[in-house]
Amino acid sequence: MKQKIKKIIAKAIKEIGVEKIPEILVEVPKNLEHGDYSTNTAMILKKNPIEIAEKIKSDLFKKIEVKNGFINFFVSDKYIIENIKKINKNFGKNNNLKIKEANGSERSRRIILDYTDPNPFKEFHIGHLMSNAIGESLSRIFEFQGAKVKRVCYQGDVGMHVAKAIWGKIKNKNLKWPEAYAFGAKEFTDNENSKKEITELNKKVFEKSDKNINKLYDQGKKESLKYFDKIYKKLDTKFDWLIFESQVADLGKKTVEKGLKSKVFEKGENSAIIFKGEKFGLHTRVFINSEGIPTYEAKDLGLAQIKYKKYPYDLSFVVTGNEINEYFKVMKQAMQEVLPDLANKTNHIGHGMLRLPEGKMSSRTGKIITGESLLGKLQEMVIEKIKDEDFSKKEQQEIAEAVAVGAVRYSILKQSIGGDVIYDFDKSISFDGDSGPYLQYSFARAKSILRKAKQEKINKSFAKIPNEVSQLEKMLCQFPEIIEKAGTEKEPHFILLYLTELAGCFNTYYAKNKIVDKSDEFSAYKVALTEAFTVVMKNGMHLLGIKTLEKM
RNA sequence: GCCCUCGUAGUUCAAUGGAUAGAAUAGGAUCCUUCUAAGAUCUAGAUGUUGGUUCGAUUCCAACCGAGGGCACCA
Repeated sequence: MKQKIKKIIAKAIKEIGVEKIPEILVEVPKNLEHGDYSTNTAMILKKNPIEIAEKIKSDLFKKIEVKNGFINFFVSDKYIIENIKKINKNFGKNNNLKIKEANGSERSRRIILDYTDPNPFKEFHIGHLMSNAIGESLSRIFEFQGAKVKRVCYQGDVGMHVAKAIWGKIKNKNLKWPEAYAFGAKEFTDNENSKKEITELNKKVFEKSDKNINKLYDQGKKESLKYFDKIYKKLDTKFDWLIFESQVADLGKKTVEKGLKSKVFEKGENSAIIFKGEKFGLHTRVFINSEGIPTYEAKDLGLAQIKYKKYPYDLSFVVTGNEINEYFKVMKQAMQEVLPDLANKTNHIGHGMLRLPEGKMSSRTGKIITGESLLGKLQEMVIEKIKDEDFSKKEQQEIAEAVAVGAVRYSILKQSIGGDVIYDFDKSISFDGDSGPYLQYSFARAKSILRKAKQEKINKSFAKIPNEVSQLEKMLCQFPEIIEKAGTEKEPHFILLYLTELAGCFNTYYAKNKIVDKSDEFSAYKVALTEAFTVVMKNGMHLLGIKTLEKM
């Protein structure tokens, strides 16, 4: 639609004698009185907007208006209805992420995303829920736009945190793994002697030189992964590959050693191998420490290559907390020097922290909310709310799970990526207003109406159409444009805000109109409109990772 | 000290350089014998400070004030 209008405007300004056509901006005005679409082209060209408007002749519009220098377009109802008729399960999909090959054939862009990334031996906390919500949503948005997406979860199964956990477990067998980690981490900072022991242990873990430690290690990793799997299932995320730090460490180390010869890296204090970021306006980081163990930096260089070997991607996204934004710049710059092809394809998406109003959480001090306990508590709240309804135990469980996950995902995705999310537990379980359950409720309501229509044998039809379309029809038509915007900006919150507004629109429509009504000649049309609403909601909610429910 | 990010209603968030800065919450007032009230309708309140660029600035630039993150062997 926007594209069509742009072409029409381009033609008109050519006709008034402008030779250099600028980039034409068409927007959906915030104020309804300013039309369905609007352009500021006349102001940019410093031309008389009336002159341009007069050249525009198209039956797409029922009215074109000039106001304050803007040209406002009012789309004809007929055209809107034509669009509504086209809404099906593919509505909103596009081919923006297809690539034209030199021989003219077309293929999907290969995109690999890396997100969630919890560390075995540690807790899966709500920060991981955040990374998961963002990564999963972006994955789905890319897929919707024609890309072939692979999902990766990169996990730290070596490094100091493992040593801390194993050390804690050795000192106290009764501790659970995350507790053992917290204990070890505390001792590491508080006690010089413990620090020494843990550092020793870290080397043994890395070299796999001690049988007993290996056994403990295997046991801990297995238990952790089992625990994570349960959560992924709930979150409806299926990773194509789990990649571990232990798999990428060697390759990373080799890459750095190679780079040392070509002078990308250099020897620093205590013979650590470092990258001087200052040459690029960044800071210095250690890639191989004085013990000869590759750090996170070196491992990331290995990881990029392993990913590419598994899947020769066109684009790679790494979703992590924004506290490593600066780190990532340095690492990427080093990659630019030793693996330029991969560096050019690599992007970092740093999200904010999930904070609790009362303060920062940390798995080191044990002051955290785990992903499991948060989802569990939300589920209990939902069950309490629906226990009197006529649902089977199984249905109850499904609803509770979908609503709980939806509520969390919504509160994460409702703002732009990058800023901290203040997670107010009480608000997120209130389910009022802007919330995941609001979307799910609106959808379930519409579904319920469609069931009633079926019972009363009112089939959808566009044979009889009301004289004037409402805001609901107009909003439904905007879905494809919202997808494009969310896709190019890589911001799921555009979809979320749109769906919230759309649901509100439907709820208003629902309040004002009786949809299933045998005595109403427009009932079949209203049923068709309700169905179109459910299709758009379902497509949109899928992109946010929020499940739709037939009943709730 | 240096680098990065961010300051918008009481609170939590929106706003490709555009029109009267939007929502949601919290407060007040309505609406269930009628398709799910987890809903709808009405009602008040904000761009940290000072300059600059522009026809036009919440948005771009500079300075200041304030918050968060990062800066060599953690991830």
